[in-house]
Amino acid sequence: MSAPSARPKKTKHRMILAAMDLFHAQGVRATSPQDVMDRTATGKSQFYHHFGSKEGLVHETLQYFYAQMCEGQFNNQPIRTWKGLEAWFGFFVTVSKQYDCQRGCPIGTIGNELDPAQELIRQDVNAVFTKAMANLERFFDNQKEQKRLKVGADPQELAQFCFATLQGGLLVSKVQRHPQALEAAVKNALIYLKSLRQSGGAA
Amino acid sequence: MSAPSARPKKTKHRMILAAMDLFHAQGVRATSPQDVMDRTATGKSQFYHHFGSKEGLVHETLQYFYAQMCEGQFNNQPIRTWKGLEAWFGFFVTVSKQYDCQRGCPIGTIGNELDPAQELIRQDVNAVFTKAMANLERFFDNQKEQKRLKVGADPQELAQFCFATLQGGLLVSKVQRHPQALEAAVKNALIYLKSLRQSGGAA
DNA sequence: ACATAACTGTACCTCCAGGTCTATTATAAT
DNA sequence: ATTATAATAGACCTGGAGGTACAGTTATGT
Repeated sequence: MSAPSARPKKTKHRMILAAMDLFHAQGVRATSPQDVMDRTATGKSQFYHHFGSKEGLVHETLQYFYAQMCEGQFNNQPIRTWKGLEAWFGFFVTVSKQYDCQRGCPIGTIGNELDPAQELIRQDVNAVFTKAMANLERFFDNQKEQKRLKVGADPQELAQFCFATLQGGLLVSKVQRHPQALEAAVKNALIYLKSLRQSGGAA
Repeated sequence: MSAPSARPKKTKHRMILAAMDLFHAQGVRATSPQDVMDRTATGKSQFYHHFGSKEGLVHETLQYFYAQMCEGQFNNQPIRTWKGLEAWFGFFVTVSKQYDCQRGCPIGTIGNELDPAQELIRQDVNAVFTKAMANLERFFDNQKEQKRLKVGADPQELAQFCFATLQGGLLVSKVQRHPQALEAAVKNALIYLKSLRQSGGAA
């Protein structure tokens, strides 16, 4: 087979980026293929050539997001310190404010729109969520290995707790158009998590 | 003016209940007026007579939900004890499981679908959220008055923290089709909250 | 009983989402 | 240059979402 040329890939890429932003701003169901075409000055033929269907677009968009996370994008950098954990939360608070609290999590937004018929998309969203939580879990695991976390603390549970609090905070802030709830949620989550630290430990 | 008859009110009520369930299951945008008519064996004329538009249906549905909360429905009973707080969380975990983790919060689902153009609906959702958080806040306030809460604890922040954790937990569970994350989020939130108790206090 | 307002049935309309089809043009390896 | 394949253009189609119009049918107060 012939190697794909550079230009078309770029077009497809532009369409994915446009879709990501539209999904983030107004959700999946409110976004039509036409919206994506308009934003990218493309037509039906490109769209259906590249994605095959609207579901295909959603799928590829989520896969792209996942791939980017694997390269450390979208705040998926390894967390090494408690300060790093604070910064991890802080990133999302900052982004939420940048959008004037009019948007939530781009992936969470998609996840919330799921209905039981969309099993494939659900799995894509799940992969992204799992990736994010795995990053958190690794941090807590490391801390535990170094005896810097209380013995009873379960790294996986803590990761789920962090992520849930973040997602919920983003949603409430969006509904309130105000960052207060997100900030309160993050602040208290961090107080709790830090209370699980052990002073002892290696190095 | 003449008093409205009972039957039509019942019809309207049935339509609102159907809409609530459909919104919960598949979201607002995925639910058409036709879906509601099919579920209630009604027609366009009733629908547009009672609601005027689809937005009107969403609005009235949220208002109905709010009114029901004011009467203590939908788990909006006053919380009086720490056991009561546990039960408050527990209710949502139970419901989530009843739906086999295929649904999130009925109101949160609507909130997440909002885009900047839907200011009216946003306010309706906000009212429900605020109501729920006010209930939590009152509990923490009471505890504080009775010196059963640490001095530094801010009842409003704690209410926001609780609610965000719940919303996020429901979302993650829905995406994972598994209650684990919700349970972990609730469990850790409760550990934290109980750590803020003071043994002292009146009666 | 009768005027009036509330309710209901049914037909119709417009628009756009989502998607197919055929044809044409770049590209890229040989 | 040739040929396969990938990319683009754009006309066309179908169904359903959302809504209107209007006529008919109950209920209600007096």
